Amino acid sequence: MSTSTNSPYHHGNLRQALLEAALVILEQQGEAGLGLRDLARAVGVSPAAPYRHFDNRAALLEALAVTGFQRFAARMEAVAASQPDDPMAAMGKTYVVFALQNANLFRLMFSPQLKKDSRPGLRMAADAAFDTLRHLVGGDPRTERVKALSAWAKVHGLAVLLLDSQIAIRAGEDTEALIEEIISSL
Amino acid sequence: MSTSTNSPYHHGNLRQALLEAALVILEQQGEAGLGLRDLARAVGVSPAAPYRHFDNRAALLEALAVTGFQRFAARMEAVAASQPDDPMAAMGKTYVVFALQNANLFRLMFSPQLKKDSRPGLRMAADAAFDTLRHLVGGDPRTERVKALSAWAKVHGLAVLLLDSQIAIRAGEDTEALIEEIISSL
DNA sequence: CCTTCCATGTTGACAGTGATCACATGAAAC
DNA sequence: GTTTCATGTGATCACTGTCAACATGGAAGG
Repeated sequence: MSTSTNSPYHHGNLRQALLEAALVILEQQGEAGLGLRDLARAVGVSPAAPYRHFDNRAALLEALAVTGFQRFAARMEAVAASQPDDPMAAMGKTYVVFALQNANLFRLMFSPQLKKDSRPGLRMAADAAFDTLRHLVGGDPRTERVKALSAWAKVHGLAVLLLDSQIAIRAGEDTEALIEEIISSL
Repeated sequence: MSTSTNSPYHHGNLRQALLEAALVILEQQGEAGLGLRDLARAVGVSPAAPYRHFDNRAALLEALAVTGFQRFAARMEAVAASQPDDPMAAMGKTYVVFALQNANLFRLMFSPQLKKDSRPGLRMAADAAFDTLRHLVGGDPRTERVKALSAWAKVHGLAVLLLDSQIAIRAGEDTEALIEEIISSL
């Protein structure tokens, strides 16, 4: 019932169905578990069908990463527009929470196997998020960049370390509280 | 001449030769390009030979990551023992420089596909580095952990962002200077 | 209404991968 | 000198991404 909107093409609009199914598999099985054959079977289509919509597996992953950055940027801009008390803390928390909620997608977004310079959409989407951050920091334009990079590094590092379960969460500890505590120690 | 120490086994001590060759391939081609067949051919051995020393490809990667953590911990402890003027800044810079110099190995060390809880050696090696950091921060034991985590997150995030060329380095810009500038803005 | 066309999906195949088996080999223990 | 057993080999399997030739059916044009 999710893809019953229209069927403009031969059998229905694949590509969209592929991307949606791929997102589910990605989150469940991780990037390594996302095979083109499994994906095709999940959508109920022949193993070679995806190649009519994506040049190869890397292109499929790239498209996934682009949608990931779009969702991410949307979340970040929504928080920025909501005029929170402490914008930096609010956006930082949003950053980390998004990473934890969409773990494998987030990992894919920053995966090195994505040639970010090839497809323009990727770097554009990535830079957009950083620009909103830099504007938020404001102040002296000379130190603006360093301050923004510093904040970005701290938040991104926290997200990555939590994602790889590298930060030991003690029994019964509130993860969100720990996140806020670390972020507020700027 | 590197492996001329002894040849205690059948043809020479493989395993060591495999690990050394794997490190080279890893740094040159990335983790995806490290195939068991290429590795076997690089050492001049049959494609199935590595399975006598590693259960599967994941175990091989795991062993590589362990040696990576050992080298990393050694570098960090050496800097800590050298009593630098600003220990935090010195160790932070060492952290980031190691990541940039051993890019693919560093990525592998923090790769999520390594079940860090399975093999004890991995988590032990990883925790060792954090412990030296926590001791360095010192102070109130209640805020000690948060401060250490905060510093770790900032440095690790900087390393990861640089590694994925996510931080735009301007033309003719000194990367090391930028690193020091960001780290010193604690 | 019928024909043509072309994007879309299918079929079958190929090369390359990780992995496993029975078998060969040779250093070391007795 | 014989036996033993870890170590390396060769053949093979299931599986993957990828491709080329073919089938299909909705849409454009008469």
